[in-house]
Amino acid sequence: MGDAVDEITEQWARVRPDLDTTPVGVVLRIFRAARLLEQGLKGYFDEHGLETWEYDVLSTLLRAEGEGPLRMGDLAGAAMVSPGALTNRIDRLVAKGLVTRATDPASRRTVRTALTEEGRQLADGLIEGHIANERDLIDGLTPDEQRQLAALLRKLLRSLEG
Amino acid sequence: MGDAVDEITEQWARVRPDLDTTPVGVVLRIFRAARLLEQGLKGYFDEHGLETWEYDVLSTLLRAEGEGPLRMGDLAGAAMVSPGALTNRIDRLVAKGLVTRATDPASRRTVRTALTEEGRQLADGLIEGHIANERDLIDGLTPDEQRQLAALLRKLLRSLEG
DNA sequence: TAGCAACCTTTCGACGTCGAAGTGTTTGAC
DNA sequence: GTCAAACACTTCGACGTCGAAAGGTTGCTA
Repeated sequence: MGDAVDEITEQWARVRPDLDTTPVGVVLRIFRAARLLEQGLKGYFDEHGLETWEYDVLSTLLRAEGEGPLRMGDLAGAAMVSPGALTNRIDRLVAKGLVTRATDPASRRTVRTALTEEGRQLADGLIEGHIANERDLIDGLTPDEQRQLAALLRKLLRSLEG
Repeated sequence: MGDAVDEITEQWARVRPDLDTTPVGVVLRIFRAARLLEQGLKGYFDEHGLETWEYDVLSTLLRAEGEGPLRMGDLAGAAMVSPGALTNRIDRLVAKGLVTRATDPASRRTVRTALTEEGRQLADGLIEGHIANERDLIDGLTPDEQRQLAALLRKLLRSLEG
């Protein structure tokens, strides 16, 4: 049957039956899914006394361990926040002893952030639970449907990113 | 080919090849799509001197015209913001002359908000352009793919909402 | 080699949101 | 009929973000 977005498009159909609300149905669902998933992720991190953005930064660094410490700008881009916001976030992770901040000797205008051993272990220890949580959140879809959804979103993203 | 999320999952595959990152691929794509679409919507409203949230409130009221003025709580729920935030938003729309605020005579603890004639015309005049903009944003997918995407997200939402 | 533009990060003020407390209203129990 | 609890909204302080400006660094150009 229907979801909350169906109710909205049905309302439109009554008030403005001339409109083709197909795009609304897609866009609104992406927004709502993002919101609900965000809350679902928060649930897991709450249990471990971490903010979602903290795990975000730590896992970005962990993922890029092969390439060494990342620049502030890269981290800001990955988190999709402003540079100023990222300075603030790294400040706090440094205060917590989870990351280090050091100006790059090869180019003193860039600052590189790396995981401390504590930060690395924390992030590494949370990955599996985090992914398991995500798996639970989307298990209303069959594995095959999950693949289809990912494929459609990949195509959409490629056109939006371009 | 790949999108930005493929790069992330490939990075994970190198660092932690034991992980099954299928859920990550779905969830991250929804987040990124939401962000990019949000920016895309903003583009249209910027051209018309409106904030996205302003159009959100106005169109929610327009959509519900049949049912009459809405309560603050309903509007807060529709916008997925706190009651306090909504009070602030309605304050500003009232100041702009786009909506009215009136305590419900049938129950003086509830407040009902309705469109002014100016607000109604503004919202009504923007709908078609807004939907056309959404259509452009997602036209990287064929109409059939758009339907598939909506159907998969509907199913996902029903399980997340439940 | 000086000057300048581009670059990267941090700082700063303005702003909007959240969560909690406060105000006023209604409902239901006794 | 009174009182307490639930309810709907507003107010308030704390907080994090954004955008712009500033500070400092590098590389290019002449």
